[in-house]
Amino acid sequence: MKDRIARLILDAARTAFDKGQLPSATFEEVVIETPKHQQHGDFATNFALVSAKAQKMAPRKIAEILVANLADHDGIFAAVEIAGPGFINFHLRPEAWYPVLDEIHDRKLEYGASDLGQGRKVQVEFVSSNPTGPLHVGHGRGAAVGDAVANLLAFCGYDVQKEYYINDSGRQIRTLGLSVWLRGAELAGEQVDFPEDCYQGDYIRDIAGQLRELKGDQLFRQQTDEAVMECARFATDQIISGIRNDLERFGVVFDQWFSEQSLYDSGEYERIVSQLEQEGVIYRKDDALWFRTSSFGDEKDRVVVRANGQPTYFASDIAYHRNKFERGFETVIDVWGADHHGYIPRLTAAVEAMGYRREQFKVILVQLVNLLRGGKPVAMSTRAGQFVTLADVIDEVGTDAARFIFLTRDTSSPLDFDLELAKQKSNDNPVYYVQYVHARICSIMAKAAERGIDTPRPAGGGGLQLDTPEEIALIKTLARYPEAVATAAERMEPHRVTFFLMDLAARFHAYYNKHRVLTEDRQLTLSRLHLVEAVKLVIHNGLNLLGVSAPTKM
RNA sequence: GCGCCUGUAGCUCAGCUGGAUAGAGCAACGGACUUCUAAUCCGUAGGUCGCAGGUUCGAGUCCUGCCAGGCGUACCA
Repeated sequence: MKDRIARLILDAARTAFDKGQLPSATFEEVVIETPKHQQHGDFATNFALVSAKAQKMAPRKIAEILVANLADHDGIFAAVEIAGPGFINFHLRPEAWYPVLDEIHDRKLEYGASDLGQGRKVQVEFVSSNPTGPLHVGHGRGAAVGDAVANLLAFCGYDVQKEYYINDSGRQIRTLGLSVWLRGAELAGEQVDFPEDCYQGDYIRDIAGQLRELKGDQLFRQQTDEAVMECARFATDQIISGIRNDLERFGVVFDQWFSEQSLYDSGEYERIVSQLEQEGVIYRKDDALWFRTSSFGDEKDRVVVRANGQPTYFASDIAYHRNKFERGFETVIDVWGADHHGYIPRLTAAVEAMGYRREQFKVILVQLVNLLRGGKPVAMSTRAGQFVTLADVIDEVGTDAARFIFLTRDTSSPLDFDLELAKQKSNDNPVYYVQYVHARICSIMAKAAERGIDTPRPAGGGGLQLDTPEEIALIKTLARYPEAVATAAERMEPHRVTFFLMDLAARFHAYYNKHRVLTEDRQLTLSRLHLVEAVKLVIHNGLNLLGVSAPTKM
């Protein structure tokens, strides 16, 4: 609709120029916006204002000329008026909106999908929690955000891959192995001194128990490197499968699980480091290997391989990101916890040093989650092994509520997650508010079917009787959906979809309370069913993108 | 010290990359269920958009400085 109006304005400008009413033929881009206030019409443009300079004419005067030359052949405008300093406001006739409903019925759950990405390959890597313990609430937010962003991009025509990076190498894995071994030895009756820097959680003991059942006490008699590494491998596998299971329950399925260790095993890591060393991007100093990140915008150079020969995390991240680009992804998106933000300049520098554009690497920073119960903070300490896991949250409040709440805020602001509130099936809980719309409409449909009202599509726009303010407001909201989705995808801000859905839900509930869908008037009833079915489709559509279900009953 | 994020109604937050009179929800107060699901709706009240400058026709939005909170600033992960 915006494009259509923009074209009309541009045509009017050209006509005016041909007639000699406007002095310049170079026109600014026509931007059509939806005003905040209903009195300012359905659409408005500041075109006259921005053209004032080029046309050397007062904005209002330009606006008058444009309006006089406007050729509204289809009669979509009820009124066009000039307001304020030179805004042109467009009021549409109700019927002008009807085609939106047809489009929704045609495309169903594809309404709003677009070709914005033109099939470009994009990878979204998220969660990627270390396989040293179960996922907690914070990971849940990252999972919800990453998954929704990936869904949005796919919906907008990108070729998207979801990936989980497993940090199955390095010291924390050894520590994990040691922790399990010690607990195993304990279970085997040995006296052990469990160090503080080992993993404290109960799950370590469980894993040790399982391993002991499999292998017997033999493994825990002597603390050899081999025994510890066996424990590490077993524990990693156990934990990863637990994580995978939690994520599946949370509705997140990855296309690929990528092992850090594989970068070393395949020799890929070696290859890249030596190549970068040849290029002079990596150099040796004080027995360590350094990356010249400061030449690419980082505040100082960073260590890649420590003096003791151990590679840092940064080392494998360099190799990993190179690997991503070599797999053909045009854009690589990482979802990180906000506490890692200091890492961005470093990795961006590395990406650029390897010959890619910095815009090809994007990081979504997700702020922390404060877990509350009834308004009071829930104590969480990873050190002491006491934390509320994602699995606990799913058990207590369910996947739908958790995912939706995680997406009710911009990722850059911290989120209070109140377990009590999340469980509440009330006003305070926006998930149910939105889902309720879907359930209500399903109920109307069922009732309609019961009364033998088949729901054939009312013929064309002509037959529709939708003219109450609530109905028009609903259709206008539905019309905004494609733009909301596109903006959410472009800016990687899934919360826009959430807010859109809450807005649409509010308008539906208002409508529902004021008007009956099933009436004595057959034509009116069919029209309203047509509208309400479209609302149902868009709610379902949006919830799909967020990874939240659309229940038919509540 | 430096860097990133945040600061909007009593509380929790939106604000569509600069538009017109700043919006929701909760909490408060007053109303609406013999009707298609009240997990809903309608109404009232609530604001120096942290503070001070600047940019321009126009700033919650952009630039600078300051204040407050969070996070980070390793040859940790």
